[in-house]
Amino acid sequence: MEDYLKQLNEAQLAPVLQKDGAMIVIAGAGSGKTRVLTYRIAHLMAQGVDPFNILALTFTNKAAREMKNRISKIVGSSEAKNLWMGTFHSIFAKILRFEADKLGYPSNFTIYDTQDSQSVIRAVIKEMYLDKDVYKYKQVYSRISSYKNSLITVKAYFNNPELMEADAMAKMPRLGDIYKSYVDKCFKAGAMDFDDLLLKTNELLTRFPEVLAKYQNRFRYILVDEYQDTNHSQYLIVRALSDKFQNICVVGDDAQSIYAFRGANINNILNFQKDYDDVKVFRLEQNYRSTKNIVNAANNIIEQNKTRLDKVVWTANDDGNKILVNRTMTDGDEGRFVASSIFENKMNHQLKDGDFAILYRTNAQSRAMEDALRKKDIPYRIYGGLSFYQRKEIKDILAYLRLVLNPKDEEALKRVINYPARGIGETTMDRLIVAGNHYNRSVFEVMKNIDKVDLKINAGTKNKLRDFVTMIESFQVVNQNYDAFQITEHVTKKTGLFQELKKDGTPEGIARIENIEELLNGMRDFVEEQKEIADATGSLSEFMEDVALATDLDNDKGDSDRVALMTVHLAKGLEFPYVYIVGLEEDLFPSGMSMNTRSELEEERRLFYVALTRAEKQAYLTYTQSRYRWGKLIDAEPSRFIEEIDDSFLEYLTPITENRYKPLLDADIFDDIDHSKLRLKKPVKGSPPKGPTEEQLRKLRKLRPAASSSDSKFNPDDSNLEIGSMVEHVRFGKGKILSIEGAGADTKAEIDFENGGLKKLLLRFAKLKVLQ
DNA sequence: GTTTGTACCGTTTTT
DNA sequence: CGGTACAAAC
Repeated sequence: MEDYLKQLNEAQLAPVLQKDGAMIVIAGAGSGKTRVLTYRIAHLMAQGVDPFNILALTFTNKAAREMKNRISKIVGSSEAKNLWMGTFHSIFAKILRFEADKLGYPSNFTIYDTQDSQSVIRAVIKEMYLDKDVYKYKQVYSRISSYKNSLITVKAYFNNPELMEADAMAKMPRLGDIYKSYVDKCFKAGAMDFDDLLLKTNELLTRFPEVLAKYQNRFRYILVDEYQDTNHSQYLIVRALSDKFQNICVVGDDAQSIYAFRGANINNILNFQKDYDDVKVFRLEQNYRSTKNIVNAANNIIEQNKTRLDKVVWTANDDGNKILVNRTMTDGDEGRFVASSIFENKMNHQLKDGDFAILYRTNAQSRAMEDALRKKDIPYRIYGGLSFYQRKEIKDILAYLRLVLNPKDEEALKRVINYPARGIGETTMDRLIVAGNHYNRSVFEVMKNIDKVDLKINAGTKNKLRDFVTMIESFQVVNQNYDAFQITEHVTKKTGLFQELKKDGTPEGIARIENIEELLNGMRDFVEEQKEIADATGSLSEFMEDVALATDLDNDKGDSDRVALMTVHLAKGLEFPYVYIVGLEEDLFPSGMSMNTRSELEEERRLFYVALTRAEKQAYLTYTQSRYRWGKLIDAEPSRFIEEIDDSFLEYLTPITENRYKPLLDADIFDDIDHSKLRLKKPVKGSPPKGPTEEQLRKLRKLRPAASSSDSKFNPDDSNLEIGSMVEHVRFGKGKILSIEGAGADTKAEIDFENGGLKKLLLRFAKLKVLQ
C-alpha cells in the first residue's frame, strides 16, 4: 500500500479506494473531505488513470489550486498539471471558448459580471419605456438568473403560461420581453453572463452529440466537491458528462447547503442515490477540526432542521472552552469588544493575527469591525464586499482591455467611450445604439462605418469617434506582440486615464493611482508565472480569463497574517482557531428577508451551523441591543440561534437578563475589560480544560425544560423507549419507533413520523414524548 | 456636452 | 449613513 494512504482513517480510506462507479461521500464539517478528494485523485493517478481523463469541480479556484499543489507533491507536478480542476464556471468557460463558434459566439467572448448584467438590464428597461419603480433592475436580474439556472430559455419561458402568469401577477407582464432583449443584447455584444457559462454548456452538450461524446470520453472520472450547492444547470452538466462511464464521485454535506438563494438545489444531493445505478454511500462523521463543545453545540443547532440526511458528527478532540456569548449596547461597542478580545487573546495565548476570523451575515457589518481593529492597530483583511476588480478605476482599465479583446463588448464601450472625457456624450451614444439595433450590428461596428451610415452626428463628433476607433485598433495591434502587463501599461498611458487621475490630488485620487499600480504589479507577477507554464504566454486574454472569474479569496497572497473579516458564506470551507460570529440578532442573523418560510429559516440555520463549525478552539457569539441601519439606530433582539444552543455549551460574558434601561456605556469601556478574568475556565498548560462529562450533560438536560414547548411531559429519558413505541416529537409530530441502535449518548432511533417521514434521530437531542 | 447638486434608495448572501 | 442615478445649471 502506498505511503500516502496511511494518512487516512478507515472511513476516509474507503472512498479513496473505491475506484469505479457512482459514489457519494456525505462529509460532516471538518471531517477531512478535502483530504479525501485530494488522495482519491492522487490514488486514481497512481493506479494509472491519465490526469487528462479526470475532471474535478471545486467550489473556489483557490481550493482547486491548493488541491493541485497537494496532489503534485504525491504524484509529481508535471502530471498534476494536466488535471482538469476548477470551479464549474472556470472549467466550462474554457470549454466554451474552445467550442464557441458552434454556438455562434466569438471564442474571445466577454464574461459579464453582475454589474455589467444589471447595467444591461437597466438599459433595456429604459429602452422599453417601462416604469423603473415597477421593474426594479435587481429584481429583474435575479428573476432572469433563476430562469437561466433552471434552463428556462426565452423560448421556454414563452411556452410556459404559468411562468408568464406568475410574472404578470407580480406586476411585471413584460418580463419575458425584457428577458429576450437582454439575451439578444448579450449575444450581440459577444458576451456571456455567469449563468450563461452553465446554460450554454448545457446547450452545447445537448445540441451537439459529438461534442458531448468527446467530453464524456475525456472526463472518465468526475469528482464534484460541495455537491449540495449545485444548481439545476450544474446538475444537468454533471449528469450528462458522467452518463457514459458513470465514474462519478460527489462530496458534500446537506447541513452546509447555503446557496439555495442562487438556485442551489438541495435535492441534488438528497436524491443522488436515485440518479445512478448501484451508488456507494460513504460517510465521514468524525470531526478533526473542533472541540467537543463546538461540535456538540453545532449538532444541537442543526438538529432543529427538518430536512437533513442522516449523519452524526462527533469528535475525539478535547472538550475545549465553552462558547462565549457577549452582549453590547451598540454595534460600535460590539466592534470594540471583538477588537479588545482579539488583542487579549493574542497576548494571553501567544497567537497570530491570522488565527482569528470575524464572520458576519452581511458585508455592511464589516465597517464597525474595521474601525475598531484599526484603532487598536490590529492588522486585518476584508474578503468579499467590493472586491479589488470591482473598483471603479480598475473596472475602467479592464473595460479598455475588454474592448481590445472584444470590441463588440457594449458594456465596456459605454463605460470608457467618454472617460476620460473626449466629447462623446449621451446623445451620440444613443444614436449609435439605435443604429446598431437597426442594422443588427454592434455599436463598435457602427462607429467603424460611421461614414457609410447617415446619422445626425456632426463632423466634429465623427472625428472623435474615428479617433476612438483608431485608438482601440492600435491597441489591438500592440496586443499581438506584447504581454498583458505591457499592453496594460500602454493603455493606461495612451488613453489618458493615468493623467486624469494624477490631476486629482485628493486622498481618494491617490488611492486610485495606488490601486492601478497594484493592478500593474499583479499583472507583472501573472505574466512571470504564466511564462513558466508550457503553453501559456502571459497574454492579455489569459489574464482577463482569470480576472473575470476570480474572487477575493483566490487573490489571497499567502503573506497575510491578518485577522480575516468575511461573510459566513465566504467562510465556507475555511477554518480558524478563534472565530467571532457577530451580529447575532433577529432580523439580521437570521436575516429578516429569510424568515418567511420554513425552508428559508432552515437555510439561515445551516448558515449559522457553517459559521460555528469554522472554529477550531474557541467560538464567540456577539450581539448588540441596538444597531445603526440605514443611518438610524434600530433596536435589536438576540438571535433565536443563541437560544437554540443548549446552555451547557455556552458561557455568558454579560448577564443574560436584558436591561434596556441601563445607562449608556462609555464608548471605550471595553478597552479596560480584562478578558482573561471574564472567562471562567482558564486554559491550563498541559491539561486541557474538561467540560462536563456525557453523564453530567445528560443530567443537566433532564433538568432543563423542553425547548419551545409548555408541555412538561416530554421525557428525555430514553430508557423506556422500545421498538414499536409511539412517540411525539416537538416538530415532526407523532411517529412510531422502527429500530434503535447504539448505546448511551449515541443511541439513535429510526422513527416513522406521520408528517415528517422516516427520520433517524439521536435520542439525546430529540426531545421525544412517549405516548402511553 | 459637461459639471454639479440633490433626492432617494437600500442590506442578504456570490460564481 | 453612503452610494448612485437622474435633473438642473454651466
